[in-house]
Amino acid sequence: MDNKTNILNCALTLFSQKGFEAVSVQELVNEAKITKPTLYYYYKSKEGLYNHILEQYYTVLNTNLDKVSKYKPNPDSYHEDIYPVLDRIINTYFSFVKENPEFYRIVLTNQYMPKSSSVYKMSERYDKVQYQIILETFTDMANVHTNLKKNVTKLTYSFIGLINTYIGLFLQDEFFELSTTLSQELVHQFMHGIHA
Amino acid sequence: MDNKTNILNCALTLFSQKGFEAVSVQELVNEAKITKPTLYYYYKSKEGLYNHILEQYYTVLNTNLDKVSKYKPNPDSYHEDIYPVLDRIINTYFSFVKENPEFYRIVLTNQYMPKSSSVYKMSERYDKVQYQIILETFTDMANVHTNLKKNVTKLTYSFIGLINTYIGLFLQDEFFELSTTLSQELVHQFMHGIHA
DNA sequence: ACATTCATATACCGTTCGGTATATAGTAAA
DNA sequence: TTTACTATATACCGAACGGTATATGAATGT
Repeated sequence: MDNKTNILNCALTLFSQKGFEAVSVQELVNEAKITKPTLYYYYKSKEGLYNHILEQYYTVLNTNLDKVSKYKPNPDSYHEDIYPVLDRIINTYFSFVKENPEFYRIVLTNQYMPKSSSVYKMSERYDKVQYQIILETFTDMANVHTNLKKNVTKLTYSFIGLINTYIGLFLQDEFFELSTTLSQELVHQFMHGIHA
Repeated sequence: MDNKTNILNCALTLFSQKGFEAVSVQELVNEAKITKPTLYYYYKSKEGLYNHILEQYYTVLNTNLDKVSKYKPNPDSYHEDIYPVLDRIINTYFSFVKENPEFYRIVLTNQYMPKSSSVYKMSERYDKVQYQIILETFTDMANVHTNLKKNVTKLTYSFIGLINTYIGLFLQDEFFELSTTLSQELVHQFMHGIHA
């Protein structure tokens, strides 16, 4: 593996384990077994390196989400049109997290970071894209299922919040699994509450 | 206001706005208009100061939660026994957050910080207390409403996750309100899903 | 064979970090 | 009036910070 990729992988692990501020450039280059000028040869700064990681992984996730989030109306039944798209969205998150757990820990960490922090600002635009994608799904659904119409914003946040809650559990607890069964349970819980 | 309190208040604001690592002791003492030795006279270290903040605010929140989370069975109706306790819990969080928004931003920030980070470790024990309090509520409920019995753990995480999702919205968006109406909506959503 | 470019290292920059040794001014008890 | 304690400031510590000027060996094109 070339040094450029090697640096990126080491950085992903370190940033995920300790957070942006807590990782020093020195620590990073020690871990990657290179020297500082090599890092600065490939990336213009510590922040530039971080941005590069965000760009690379968020692009994959958001592209996948965009693909699976198209709602196809079938007004006769909730089961036949709302269920599948929500389930696909959840599974897209779950698959991505299972493949890139270190990156998604960064996502969750940044989400609640202070708005003024550099990491929040760097993540913000990608998160907004995600929000827009899912908001559009709910908006389209609400045009058919008009009882949803009054609060698509809240639905969007609730849905993303529910997903992230369980992803958070997965990332903290090695025995917790992000299965397709769980995905179905979550859709069901989201639509019908805890009387499952 | 004496210097000891003054330092604590300045620290709360700064840590909330920028995060523990990003706040330097120098910045802190400038803001509080004191000198470094004065800070170290009252608090043994930067971390000690941070711990002091956590201790002070978490104690209030957790005490309040403990008070309102006792479940009184009334097996005839969900509405008459599950609703009120969940509503009280949500309102306890909401009231606390409205009074101490800066502190709760710290709580949310730390929640997804890497497990190895010092701030995560400092918050962890208080969060566990909260989890236990609410887990006990759901466990007691499940003894009456046996259909909940299989997954009280998940219910607890879902419920806390739902609450934190909306608190997060409130903290990021000045126009979003944590009203008693919202609290009722959330209980309803939690119990019956999005077909409200 | 020579010039150029790429990829890397040594050694160092000024600044800031968290933290402290020590002095001093104010206060209150003996 | 001396003693002792509390609360504060000046001045400083070694270490680490993010970042770079510069040199050099390896590869590449001519």
